[in-house]
Amino acid sequence: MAKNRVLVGVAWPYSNGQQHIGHIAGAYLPPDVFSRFNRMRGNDVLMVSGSDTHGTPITVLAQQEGIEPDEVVERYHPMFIDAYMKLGLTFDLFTHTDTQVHWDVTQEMFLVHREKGYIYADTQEQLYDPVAGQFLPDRYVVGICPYCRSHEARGDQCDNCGKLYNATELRKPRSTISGSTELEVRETEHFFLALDKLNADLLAWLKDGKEYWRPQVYRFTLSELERGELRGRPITRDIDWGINVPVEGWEDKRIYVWYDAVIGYLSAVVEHALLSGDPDGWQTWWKTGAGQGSRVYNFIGKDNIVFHAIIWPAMLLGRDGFCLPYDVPANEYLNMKGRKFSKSRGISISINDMMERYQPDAWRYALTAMAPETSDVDFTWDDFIERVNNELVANWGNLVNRVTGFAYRACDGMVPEPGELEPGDATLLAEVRKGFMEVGTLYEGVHLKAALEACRRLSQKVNQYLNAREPWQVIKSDRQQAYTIIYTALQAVDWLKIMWAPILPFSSQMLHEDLGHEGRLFGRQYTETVQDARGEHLVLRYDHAGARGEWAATDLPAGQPMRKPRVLFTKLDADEVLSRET
RNA sequence: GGAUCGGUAGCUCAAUGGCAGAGCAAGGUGCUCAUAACUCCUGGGUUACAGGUUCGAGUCCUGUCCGAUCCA
Repeated sequence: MAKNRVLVGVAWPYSNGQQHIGHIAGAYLPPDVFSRFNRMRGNDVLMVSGSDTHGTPITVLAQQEGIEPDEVVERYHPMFIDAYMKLGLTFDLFTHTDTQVHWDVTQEMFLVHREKGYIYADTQEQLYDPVAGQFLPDRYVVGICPYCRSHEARGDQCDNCGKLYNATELRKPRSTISGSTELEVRETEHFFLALDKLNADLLAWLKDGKEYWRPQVYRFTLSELERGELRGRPITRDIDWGINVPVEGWEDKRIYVWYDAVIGYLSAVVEHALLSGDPDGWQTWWKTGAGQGSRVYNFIGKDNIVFHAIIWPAMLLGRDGFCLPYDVPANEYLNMKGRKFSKSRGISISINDMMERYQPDAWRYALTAMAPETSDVDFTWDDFIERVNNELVANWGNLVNRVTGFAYRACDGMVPEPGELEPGDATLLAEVRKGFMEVGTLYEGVHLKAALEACRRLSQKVNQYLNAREPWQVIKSDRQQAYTIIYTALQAVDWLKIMWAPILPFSSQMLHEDLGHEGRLFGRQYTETVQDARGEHLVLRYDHAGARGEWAATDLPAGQPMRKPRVLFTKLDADEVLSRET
């Protein structure tokens, strides 16, 4: 089968708070499942992301706590990495945006866009705080929402009704810096990205065979572009935290976070190339041309569609010769009690906390099964317990347990030598073998929930097979035939281990070992501290070398010594979980 | 206010315009290798609502209601 290069870009999380399971289910776990599948399938994979260190969410929090923005970043960035490590998210590189590489790549892109005429300067009205002596972008101003009249509405968006507006529309605006209500409206000059110039090209690109995109992403993007009303968007701000504008006379302004954050997909690949000792290696992933380029996927939440399906592709078009997204599999939201997870409302389940309490594979299973692929999903602890106990443990965990346990006891701790296969044995193996094609197609199309269901159906087939063939009866009268049945079941489980592995990497590895195989299905995650001109930063990396997992129906060697089977998944005590978590 | 997505069994979700399905939950059966797990059977539906197109609509069209995101 043809080998592809697959570049997996994951949404860049704001480094201003812990992530909750809604983030993970929506945009962080799916790309890992997808990447692990692609690696086993033999594709070259690069999965990148990092903490978004800029933007007013971070500076405002820093100011409230009386610390520097980089201290806020340093608090949460390592927590992201810690959680990803424990959950097994195999980022080839998880970095952040306050690195020299990211500054360089961003400023270079800015200059190219400007030279090509896609960036222009213009003035706009902004609130100005004379007491603090500065402009008040975004969250630096609060007031009464012009729409719903709720108090403490932020400058760019109302938390209560969700409406967006200009800060100049706020009633009774107040500076969050000085507390002053004596604000002025002043004109200020900013750079704008000329999206209008790229509208037609974007539409042509989208209409050139992107029907395989998820309907909500495709239709939404299509309707935005067909309207043909894209306008210039400001990409600089009057703040002092962020990437400098590389233009003389603009020293007191910074590049706005949304322009630089998406460039992370490029700069992270550049950084990965540098860390790998191959400075030009990034071009293989990003540049179009013979022998170059990759399928670029962007895994995001639905609120990010416009940035990843319109603005970022526009920025790439504005540079020529770069790969545009191949797919943007945006998810909807995982909610709790019908409301968005929200730290400020006290509705949140921190992924860092969860990694201390439940098995990573239990979360990976449950969050994949509940993934909000087509609509918002309400998370409940009852559902979580049911998914883990009644599906993961009962269907797959118990199957593994009954097969490996029985085999280990009945066959002197080794994989038995099968005799002649009977039709029922061959049928089961043929069905499970077909799974590599069926489940593989689903993973490849990012239908992860369907892939999980397909795995579960195949596991059930093996349970049915065992009930029908009853090796525990047969062994009393015909040892050779019992061995054939046991071998058949072991072989099926050995293949299913591979199909489950993208979702359940930790337990598939355990089973791999218990069946007597050597080596690791996947590579190794590790952290590293990187030094550059802007200081040092912690990164999460992944080393694929030594990974032996292969998306293929390889033979289970008869006579292979097994290890004493372990229980793969812990059954949850419903009362205990509910009393602790609710 | 506009655009887009969603509304299907108690719950979570499937169904190129062609006999409304699966998993879980519920009730029953068989089995005892297995984490009281597994297997089989059964019940369970006005496909949000009202119209329309069609031989035939969960699916296409119009309108309404509800939820969600983006944009103004």
